[in-house]
Amino acid sequence: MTEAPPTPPRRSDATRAAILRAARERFAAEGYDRATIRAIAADARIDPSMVMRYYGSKEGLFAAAAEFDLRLPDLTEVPPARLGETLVRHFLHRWEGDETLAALLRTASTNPGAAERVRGIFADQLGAMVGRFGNDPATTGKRAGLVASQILGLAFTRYIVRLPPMVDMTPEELVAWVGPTLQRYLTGRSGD
Amino acid sequence: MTEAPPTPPRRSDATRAAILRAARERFAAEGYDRATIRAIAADARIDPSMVMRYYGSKEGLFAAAAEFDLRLPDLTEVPPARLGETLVRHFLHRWEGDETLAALLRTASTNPGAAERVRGIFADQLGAMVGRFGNDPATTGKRAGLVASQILGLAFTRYIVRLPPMVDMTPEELVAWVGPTLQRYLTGRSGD
DNA sequence: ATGAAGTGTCAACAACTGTTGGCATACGGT
DNA sequence: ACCGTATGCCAACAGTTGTTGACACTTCAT
Repeated sequence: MTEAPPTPPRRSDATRAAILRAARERFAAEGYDRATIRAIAADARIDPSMVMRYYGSKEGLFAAAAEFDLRLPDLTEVPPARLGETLVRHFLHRWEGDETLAALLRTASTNPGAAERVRGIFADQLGAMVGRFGNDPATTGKRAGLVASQILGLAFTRYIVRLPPMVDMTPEELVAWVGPTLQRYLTGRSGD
Repeated sequence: MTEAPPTPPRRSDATRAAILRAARERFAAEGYDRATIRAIAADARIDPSMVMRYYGSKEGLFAAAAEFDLRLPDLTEVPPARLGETLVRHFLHRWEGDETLAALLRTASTNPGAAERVRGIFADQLGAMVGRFGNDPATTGKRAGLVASQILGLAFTRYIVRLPPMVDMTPEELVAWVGPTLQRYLTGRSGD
């Protein structure tokens, strides 16, 4: 798996990476439209034309920068009653350190392609996870959607809109409040 | 209160209203950046320069178009155990018919001013409502924030990202699932 | 009828955008 | 040492954007 690469690392790889890093920051902070190629190139200390050469277009750059994996943990070892709690903790930890999702959310608000990508991420990755539990298959889609609604609402209020109470609460407070919600969406029944 | 206006209605009022209607539609559908003044003016069948004359600037137009009131109902008559259910029903009904909030959410993702406005709406209007119940005042801010996180997550997944399960669920299904969540955020305790 | 204010159109501006092609330099295998 | 290729910068393009000012027509009180 991890053999020596057949082609030696090129000198431009560093530039490529610098562009990608700057792009993620700008996209996360300003969204797709306001993040200009010129600003990204300036952050990466290279010429705007290099961005085009390496990523083809702004859309290509965004596609490369918005690669995002929820990295859902293996939940088969978790006691079924603690699934919600575990999920919230995972998401909070996953997002505090990676601004890719903020970029994706900011852009998904106005860019159909990014919205499609968010749909894919949460339908596929979350849907697959929910389906792994023995729920009625007819409800797994809805359960995944509901989990996504609370998770994305958490992300939206805490990282995008920055609603003060949601920003100030500690991760453990959020786990204590939001965990039971996800738990009910995952294993509970409609109507409580 | 509702006397005859001291100044008779001007002829331009119709134009003003047409601009505002077109602006709300465009802002809701495309967000602040992608909604151009030229497109809005074309929708309203007037010249772009009229927009400037009547609203000063694009920001001024947005400020006028993004006026939004949650119109929270009087909840003092509602049985305390049905608060969550009532709230979800109200929000769904409030949003299906008014695209202003979609415009606000789309724009809040990238525009600091719009984000500030969303913060104000949900902190003030929701906070005031939550505070009206006899909870520990120390928790009212957090409770309002949590309610906002689930409500905005619902709006974000159903109206912005259009996550299929969230779009397909009927209002009553959503009430049955999300209602208990709000109920717990409002009157329950952390940790369930 | 007259003049001022209201209402609208047209053309243009300056700034900024993504994108392109040409040209210089540095690298790496021969 | 040589040459093709990789890497980088510069200048410019065509299109779009918010915004402005000049000019024409209408309304309406005097």
